Amino acid sequence: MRTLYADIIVDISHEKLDKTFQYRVPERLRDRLEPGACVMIPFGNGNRLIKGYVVSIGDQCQFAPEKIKEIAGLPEKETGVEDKMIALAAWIRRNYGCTMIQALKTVLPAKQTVKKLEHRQLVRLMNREELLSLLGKCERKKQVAKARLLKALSEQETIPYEWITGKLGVSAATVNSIVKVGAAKLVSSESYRNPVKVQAGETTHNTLSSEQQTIVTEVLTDFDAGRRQTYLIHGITGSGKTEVYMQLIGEMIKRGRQAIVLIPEIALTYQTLLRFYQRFGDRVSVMNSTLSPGEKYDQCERAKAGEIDVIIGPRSALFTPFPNLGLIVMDEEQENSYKSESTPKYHARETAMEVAKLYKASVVLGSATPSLEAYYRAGKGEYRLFHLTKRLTGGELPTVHTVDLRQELQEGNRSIFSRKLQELMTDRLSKGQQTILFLNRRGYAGFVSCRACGEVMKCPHCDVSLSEHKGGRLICHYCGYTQPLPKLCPKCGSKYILGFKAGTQQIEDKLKELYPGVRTLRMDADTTRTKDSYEKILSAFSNGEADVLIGTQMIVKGHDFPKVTLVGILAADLSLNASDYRAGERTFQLLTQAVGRAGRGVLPGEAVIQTYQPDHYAITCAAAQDYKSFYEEEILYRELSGYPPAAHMLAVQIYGKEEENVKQLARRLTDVVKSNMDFLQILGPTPANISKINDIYRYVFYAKHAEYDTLVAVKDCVEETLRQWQPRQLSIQFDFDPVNVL
DNA sequence: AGCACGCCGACT
DNA sequence: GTCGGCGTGCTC
Repeated sequence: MRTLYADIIVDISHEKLDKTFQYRVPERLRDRLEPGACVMIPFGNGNRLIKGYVVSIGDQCQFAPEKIKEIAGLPEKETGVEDKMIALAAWIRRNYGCTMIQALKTVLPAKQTVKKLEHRQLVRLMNREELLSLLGKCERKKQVAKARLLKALSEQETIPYEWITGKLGVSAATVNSIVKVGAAKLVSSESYRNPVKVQAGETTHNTLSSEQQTIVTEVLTDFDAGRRQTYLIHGITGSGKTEVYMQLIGEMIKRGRQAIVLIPEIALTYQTLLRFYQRFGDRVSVMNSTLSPGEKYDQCERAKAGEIDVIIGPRSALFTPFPNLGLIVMDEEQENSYKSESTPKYHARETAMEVAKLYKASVVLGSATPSLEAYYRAGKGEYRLFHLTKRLTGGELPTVHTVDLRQELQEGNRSIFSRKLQELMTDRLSKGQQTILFLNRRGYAGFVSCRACGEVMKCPHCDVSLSEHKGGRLICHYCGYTQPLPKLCPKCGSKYILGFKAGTQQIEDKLKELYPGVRTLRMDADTTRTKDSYEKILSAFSNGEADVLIGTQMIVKGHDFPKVTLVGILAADLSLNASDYRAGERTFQLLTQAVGRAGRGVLPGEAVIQTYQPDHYAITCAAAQDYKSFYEEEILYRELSGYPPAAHMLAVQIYGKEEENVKQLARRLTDVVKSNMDFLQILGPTPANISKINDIYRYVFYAKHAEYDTLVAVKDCVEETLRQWQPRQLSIQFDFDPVNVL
């Protein structure tokens, strides 16, 4: 039997140790170790025993064999938050495909050097006289470093650790000797940086409707009886899902448990958070992308120390190390942002269920337009389904007009606004009411092509269309490449080279042509570059500083605009034609949400959907605000074609600089998988949809199967094959049940 | 992070 | 010479 070696990551919070160390696996542990296992290892010159985590196991020894030590054993007790997180990392590695290190890094808070330095302080223990006499002694002994430190200590009682190593230029060794003498002590500061400064507000307990109360009672009854489940709340916008969440969270706190609230990043607005602050005061904390790594670390420390009961944040908030988690709430469960875009490409919904399993907690999913996945599982009894059917505000659903654009053109209207939309906009402007114009897809905007030969201007690095911007420049939205707009077509020399006017900018221009003096606001990825510009635009519109808001996807989420009585959806089917099995679902969700923006106040609303495919079920169902019918049509299509959630799908992406090598490896891997598992349906390999980004070539192949675990086996097979081949300059990514096809 | 090693000034 | 503080670098 060959000796086994384990790569182990050392459990010390320091960047310099952010790598693996190899240890020999003793005979008695041979069968008991797997990636994610916690072990005790002798470390450093003193061979002191420290905790480490197994990252991978193999029979190759990559280090001088005589220097390799043996794993000492398993740790005494295996409890505590940390072990749960490690177990979670191992689960993520297995189910989504990545290295153990990548998994650990997603799960554990960013261990930043900054954190300890800023928190740890040296506190004086002696009085001034004693200190000065000690200082004198040191000066006489020419112990300069010590003297420097003592002098600083005599001037101020506490010194932040970063000052000591930075400004004062004193090493850790010296600090220790001072501590040893008893002149000072090291303390970890208790004051955490708290990103929110809100005092506990009055506890406003809204009375729940009977629909809401039923959900709360049922979930709690299950919980108290020891039954843990996943619940899906299908509630139309404005039906009071948030109130249900808050009630449940409040009850969890009463039971000594904590709660995680997941919210899509884009909906993480002050408006939303305020409700939580008002209810739970400073027992709530926020995690978001604008927090510094240090602040994120603090949130974790506070959670561990039991100083907070609720955390609100995007998918990464799932990894908050609460001591006794009881509930995970996932609002807007259908949102794509719950799927991670970088390796490991985990989905927060499934991961939440795994976290809940580890903690024996409950999961509550909420949505106005549930994902096919969630509704499908609810149908199979895996989730318990609840409905909220009544709008609490009493507002009525908007009247929807569907306009067939083909017919508009036939009847001589070449404008991007249909006659119906123009008629209604004129009416709203005259009444001083607000309108939202929603452009379905940003990627479509402003590409430039030659009218003579059809040549499309593309980015030389990324293989995507370049977009035309103000000032006559073309820009690539993927890599930022920019070039001037050519006067003549580079292929045929024709001068008829023109852009298709379909961006928000163009709509704004056209609108101002049609209604001179109209006040507009534009909101898309370009106008919301800076952090608070998003909020600024929304609040400006809210305050009535504009008549029309023009925007992409991002305007349809969150935010209520009571004065909006008209929503115009231009080219509803742009997203319907994306080469992606989720196109129908995405279109339905966007349209439903967009339509729902109208008539949120006292005034009734109207919506106009402009489309080339007025008969498509995604459009007709959205117009009728009928989720059930849409689901039944869509799930039929998924079942027939074997797409998730009816089956599962794995995308294997192969990256590299040399196109030929990438292609070769993709082919060979596909063949290996095919020959090992001939019952699988394999698609590809093909160049990825955007086959080249930043001069990196990408190929992809897909595997489809009814059982998720079969795809995990495919992943393992690919990983094993790669281990044998060890291809150079090439990398692989796995994407289970991909959200966007690359 | 913690520990040893080696450098450099002071002193039995 | 050697003792001891102090910075540097390594840890499988």
